[in-house]
Amino acid sequence: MPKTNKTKYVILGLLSDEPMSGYDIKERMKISVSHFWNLSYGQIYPTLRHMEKDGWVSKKDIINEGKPNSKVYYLSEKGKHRLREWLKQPIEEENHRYEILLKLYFGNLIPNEYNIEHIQQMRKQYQENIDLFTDFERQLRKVLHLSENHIYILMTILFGIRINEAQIRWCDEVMNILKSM
Amino acid sequence: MPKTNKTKYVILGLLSDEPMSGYDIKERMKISVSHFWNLSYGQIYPTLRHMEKDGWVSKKDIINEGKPNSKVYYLSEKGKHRLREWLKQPIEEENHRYEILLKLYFGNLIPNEYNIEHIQQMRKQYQENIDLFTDFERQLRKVLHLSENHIYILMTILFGIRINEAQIRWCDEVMNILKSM
DNA sequence: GTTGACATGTAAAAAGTTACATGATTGT
DNA sequence: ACAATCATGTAACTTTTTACATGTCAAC
Repeated sequence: MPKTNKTKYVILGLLSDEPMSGYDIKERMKISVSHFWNLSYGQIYPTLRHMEKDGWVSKKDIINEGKPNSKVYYLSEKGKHRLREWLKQPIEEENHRYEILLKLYFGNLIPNEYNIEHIQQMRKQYQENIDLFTDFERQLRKVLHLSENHIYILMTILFGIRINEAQIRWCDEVMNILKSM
Repeated sequence: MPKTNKTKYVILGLLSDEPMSGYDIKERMKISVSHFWNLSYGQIYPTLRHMEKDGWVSKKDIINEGKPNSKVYYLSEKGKHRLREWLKQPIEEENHRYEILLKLYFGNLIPNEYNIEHIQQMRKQYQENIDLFTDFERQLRKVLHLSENHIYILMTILFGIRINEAQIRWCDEVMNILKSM
C-alpha cells in the first residue's frame, strides 16, 4: 500500500491554532514542528491552493499596513474533520536514514581517525540539540497551564531530548570501542 | 548547498564486501543496512548501469545453474577510491520525520484514548525492534573476531538498540502524562 | 541606496516509490 | 498445475528540493 502524503495534515494542524499565510506557516514551522517535520515553500503554496479548491481551507486577501499584502488561510469545518480523522489513524511505518550509520558500517575501509572524527562531530551536534530542546522545555514548563496543547508540545520536546541523550551515550560507547582498536 | 545523493555509496559499500547482482544487493541490504538505509530496485538497477558507465564498477554476465542468469557487478579501483573519499567526508545534516510526533503535537484535537493507542502501538514496535537487534547482537558477538568489519556492524546495531530503548522510556514517560489527564 | 524581513510563487531537477512486465527454475 | 524464489528491468507517478523571479516596506 502506498504511504499517505502528510503535507496536508501538517498545514491543517498549524492552521488549527490560527489562520495563517503560507509565509506564516513556514515561519511557524521553524519554532514548532520543524525538528520532526519540515516543508518547503514548493510544498506549502501548491498544497494550500489545492486544499482551498477542495474546501479544506478558505482564503482571505489581507491588506497589511507596513507589510506586503498576504493571503490568509482559515481551517474549514471540513478541513478540521479531515485532520481529526487522520489524527485518529494508526501510525504508518517509517524508515529513517542515518548517514553516520552508513559510514560507520563501512568504517573498516578507512583509517579509524575518520570514524572517530565522525562520532565527535555527531556528539557535538546531539549536545547542541539537547541544549536547544532543554531550553525550550524550560520555557514551556513555565506556561504549561496557559493552553491545553502545551502539554502535547512538551511531549514532542521530551522525545527530542530522550533520543539525543541516547545518541550521546551511544557516541561515548562507540568512542570507547574505536579508541581501543 | 544541495545534499549529496548517497545511493551510489550504499551500493559501492556493499560491493566492497563481495561482487553481487542487483538482486543480491537488494537481498543483502535486508540483512545488513536496511534498518538505517533502504533502496528500491528502481534505484539499484539504474545506479548500477550508471556507475558501470563511469567505471566505478564492472559487469560480468554470469550463467547460473539451477537459477536464472544474472549480471554480477564488481567494485573497481576507481569505485573503491570514490567510496573511501566519501566515507572520509563529514556527515551532512539530516532531518527525520516522525509521524508519531506530528500526531501527538496536535493531540489536543482528538480524544486522548487515540493518543494513548498511538503510544501503545509505537511502544510495541520499538520493543520488537529491540528484540530483533538484540538477537542480531548476540549472533554477532559470537563471531566478532572472524572479520574486522564485524565490530563496525555491531556499532550500528548498538545504535538501534540504544535509540529504541530511549523511545520505550519516552513512551512510558508520555503514557504517564496521558493517563493522568 | 541597500540590506533585511515580509510575502508569493513556479519551473526544473532530483529522488524515491509503486506497479507492472517478463521469464527461469525448483519443489509440491 | 501452481507457488515460491530467483532475477532483471522500466514506466509512471509522487514527492521533495533547489533555484529562481518578483515585489513591498521599514530602517539605516
